[in-house]
Amino acid sequence: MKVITRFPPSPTGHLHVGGARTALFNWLFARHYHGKFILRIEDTDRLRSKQEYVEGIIEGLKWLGLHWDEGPYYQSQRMEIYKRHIERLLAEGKAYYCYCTPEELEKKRKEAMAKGQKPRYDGTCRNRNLPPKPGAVIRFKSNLVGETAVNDLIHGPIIFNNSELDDWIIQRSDGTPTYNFVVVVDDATMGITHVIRGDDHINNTPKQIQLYEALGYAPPAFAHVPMILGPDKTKLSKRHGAASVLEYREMGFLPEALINFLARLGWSYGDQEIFSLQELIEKFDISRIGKSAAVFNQEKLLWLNAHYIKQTPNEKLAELLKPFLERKGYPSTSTDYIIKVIQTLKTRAKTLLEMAEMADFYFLEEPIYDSKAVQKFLVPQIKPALKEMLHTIKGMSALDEAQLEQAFKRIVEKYALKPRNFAQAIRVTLTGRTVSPGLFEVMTVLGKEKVTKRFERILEKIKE
RNA sequence: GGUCCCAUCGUCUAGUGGCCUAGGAUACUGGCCUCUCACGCCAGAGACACGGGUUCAAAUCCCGUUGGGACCA
Repeated sequence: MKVITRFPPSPTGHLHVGGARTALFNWLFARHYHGKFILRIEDTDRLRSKQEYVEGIIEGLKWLGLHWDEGPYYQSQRMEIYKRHIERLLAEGKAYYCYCTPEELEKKRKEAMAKGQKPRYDGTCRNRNLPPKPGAVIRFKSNLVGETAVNDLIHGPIIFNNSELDDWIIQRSDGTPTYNFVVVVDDATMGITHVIRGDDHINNTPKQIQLYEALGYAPPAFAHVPMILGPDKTKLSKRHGAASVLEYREMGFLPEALINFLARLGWSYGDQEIFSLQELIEKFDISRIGKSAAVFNQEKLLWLNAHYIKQTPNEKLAELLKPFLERKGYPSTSTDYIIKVIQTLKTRAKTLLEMAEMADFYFLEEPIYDSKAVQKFLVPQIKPALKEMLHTIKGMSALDEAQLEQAFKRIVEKYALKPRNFAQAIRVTLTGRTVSPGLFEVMTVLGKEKVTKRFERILEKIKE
């Protein structure tokens, strides 16, 4: 049997990391078994669904590299299919019209609550065999005796007592089908073999299984993956900060890092931490998914991102970094120059955004001088040494790290300086800050002209 | 409130009855490297929620308690 999985986001918000992980697991499972991965847009909620969200979700999936084999299907274009299925249930006596008004139901609900009972539909219209009527809802005739078992691939068998169920609504009074109904019809008609979804859906599963059976479809295998939680251990949401995949892109994360991180949230493979996409496809297995919820912890994502930045070739990083440099408003430069800049920054930056921020002095005509640093290190006593350094640099045809270091050491000795103090003086001169990549690499990247200029400007400002 | 799920270092996790004096990763602390900061390397601290069973032996199996979460309302 060919494996078919799906990812069914509803376009009422952005693609958040929880959804992305669900998509990833479905995608990996399908790829691992050479199956099919389907994208289905659940846009039955016409009021809250927005085209921009559809586009955002698609963009997010593409950025992560989770390509689908079929779709996107839109539920809003499948209404005929749902209608046909409802008619079939009606004709077979497995569903019925219900005239109970919301007010009546509300009253009964309150009564039940008052008696300490579970508020469920009491079946008033179940056997009345009512004809269609505008404004009436359609209910599914649930099996209310016995048990329904969900054989979950992650949790094992979960047994539900059917007496907990009631005749739930499959078509609202406005004629639209409900979520649990369309999901089942879609999954069944699309031939989904494995439903991998968040375990917040576990409680929906028994009623869905009953519907599969009523419709004459074999239920798929279910795998309910644990939730992703915020640091406060509640379901991850916007109020925990960045939750949307595209926001992580804006913050300078690499898709490889996010994928790796998401994969390891709830899934593991011994002690291994680093996985390429290809490796994940080979090694992914539902049996290695854990049962307990995981806290989304950005520190580890940052570490992974730093790792992937170090691993990515400079040429590729340059292309990725360019948009961030533009956003910072730096004057544009050659790709060759950016590549050299990156080489000095790639072990220091944890995100592309951070890298762009650390790179300001490479691109700006004049560095942004930190006044405290200037005050502390660009002192009169250091001036002669700086002067001599400038003189030596001017005498070089091109800047070379080894030669620069040699000159640096010579001058330190000659003026009996602490290497640290002289280095910091040069650093502040060139970068405006006390923290930067290695001095000699900074100088070679900047080039003789810029280095000379910055030295001259600073020397003018230091009082004798 | 009802139903369901879950429970190993702060966090992600390894662990499927003896290999556990509980391993790895991250974060943290200290050291080395060193022109600063990173990187890298070395070291340290840090967990089986609790209580009962089962067993020669339990982090691992069973029951209960507690705690957390989700769904429904």
